[in-house]
Amino acid sequence: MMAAMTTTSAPRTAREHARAELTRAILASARRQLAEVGPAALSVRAVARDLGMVSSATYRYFRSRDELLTALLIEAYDEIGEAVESADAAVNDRGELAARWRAICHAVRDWAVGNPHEYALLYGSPVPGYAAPETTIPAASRVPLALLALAHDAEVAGRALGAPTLPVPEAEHAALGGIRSLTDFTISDQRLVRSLLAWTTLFGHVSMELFGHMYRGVLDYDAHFAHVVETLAGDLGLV
Amino acid sequence: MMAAMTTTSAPRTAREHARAELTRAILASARRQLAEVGPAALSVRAVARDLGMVSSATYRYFRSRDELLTALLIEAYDEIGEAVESADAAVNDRGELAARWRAICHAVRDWAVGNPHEYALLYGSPVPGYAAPETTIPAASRVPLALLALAHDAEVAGRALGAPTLPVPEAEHAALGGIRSLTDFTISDQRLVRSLLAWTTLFGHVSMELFGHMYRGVLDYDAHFAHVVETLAGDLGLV
DNA sequence: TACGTTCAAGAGCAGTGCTCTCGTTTTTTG
DNA sequence: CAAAAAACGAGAGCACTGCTCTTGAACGTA
Repeated sequence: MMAAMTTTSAPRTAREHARAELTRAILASARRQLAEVGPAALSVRAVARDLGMVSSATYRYFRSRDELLTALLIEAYDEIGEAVESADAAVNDRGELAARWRAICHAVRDWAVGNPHEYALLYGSPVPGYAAPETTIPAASRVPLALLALAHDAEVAGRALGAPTLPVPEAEHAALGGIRSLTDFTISDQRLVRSLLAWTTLFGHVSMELFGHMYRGVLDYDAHFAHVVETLAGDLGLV
Repeated sequence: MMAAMTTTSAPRTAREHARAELTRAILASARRQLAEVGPAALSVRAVARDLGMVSSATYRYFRSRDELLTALLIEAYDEIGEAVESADAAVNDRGELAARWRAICHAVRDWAVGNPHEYALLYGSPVPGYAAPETTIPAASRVPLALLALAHDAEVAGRALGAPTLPVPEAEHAALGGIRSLTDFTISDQRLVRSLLAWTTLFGHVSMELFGHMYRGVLDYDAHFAHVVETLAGDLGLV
């Protein structure tokens, strides 16, 4: 996105063409290194070495390591967002809400298990001294939006929540205003609370599993996750 | 714990006394730095500078940066564990399960908000190339054990779960064997599943909040967390 | 052709974890 | 009590990091 702002989208001259290609090559190499050694150990010099250039040259394409990390962040957010959206879209009968829920959940976990370092970059502790810029928000919103769309569809389908609901206090209603202002789905407060809870549980589970907090406690991650997804589907009234 | 293994617990000679004190001083300085700049930016040299010694001298007390991190890890796990246990114990009527649940949840979140970098060290993405040794398991188990004790008390008190339960498949039952073998609480499969879910949601919520994933979505973290805790209390049948 | 921009390369700075050596001090042993 | 042994702090040094600045060549434009 930032590259699109600094250069015209269609590289005309040979120089612009080379620049676009090298930018892609740097990002690809960084992505490879990210997958191997993790975000905190990502080294600009190693990327430059991998590409056969001197490290200072890469600073013409990414002004700092943080800018490179931001690009990788957006790329990864888009990747898991794409995985979730296509898994959701693969369910032909849009009314099969439980199937869509399962597809989304397993897409999240499968991507996370397949790309643990990328997942850690997105949902683990922030890199020290680095704050993700607002540029990342659209890509980061794709998974939450998919979940909200599902909740919306459940609402218009008249599905009742499977888990008991509490009266939503005024303070909580106000707190949810952030989500409401960002989207225009029609979702009741109660369903919104349950959806947020499910979102939290989904990513909490994946994080706990990937970061080793279920070690020796849960013996079969696949089986347990499947059961969790099923339980949440019931709570959300999707079955 | 490791220091207790290498030296006798009562420092007899002056040298042992000085060693114990310097070890504590290094840990305290590291702890201060951890709180300021975060785990990934923790620097052995900066700790040495802070203590007015040369960096190589610190390696006589902690053989590597990872060993220092492990000590901080255990310290932090014990701190949040202690916070949770004392919050739980502060509820005089042990039968007030909902009050205990609220106390535990808010102890977790309050500690996390007050010590964000320490929380990130414990529950965020693992430090690159660093795997927490098994030595950390006892300290890390304190919070889960407090939750299991609460679930056990609810079970013997005959409290019915508030949220619907699914039949637990054989694979899931087997997966839960890890927890069962580590404790000897009597908890039904269904209640164990709901307790694990609540644990996942609790830490998932705190992580999402602290790591910025609720930014602009949830406008009042306190209010939302309180409502989440109340909802989970209902699901667990504690109210 | 001439000018201005862009580029890769290299040197260099300040910082990191960590190792090794070297005298000195303290503890243990004979 | 004296000698051997262990532990210690200090310093130099290695390989690495992110990043900056300068230099000379290649390129695009007019």
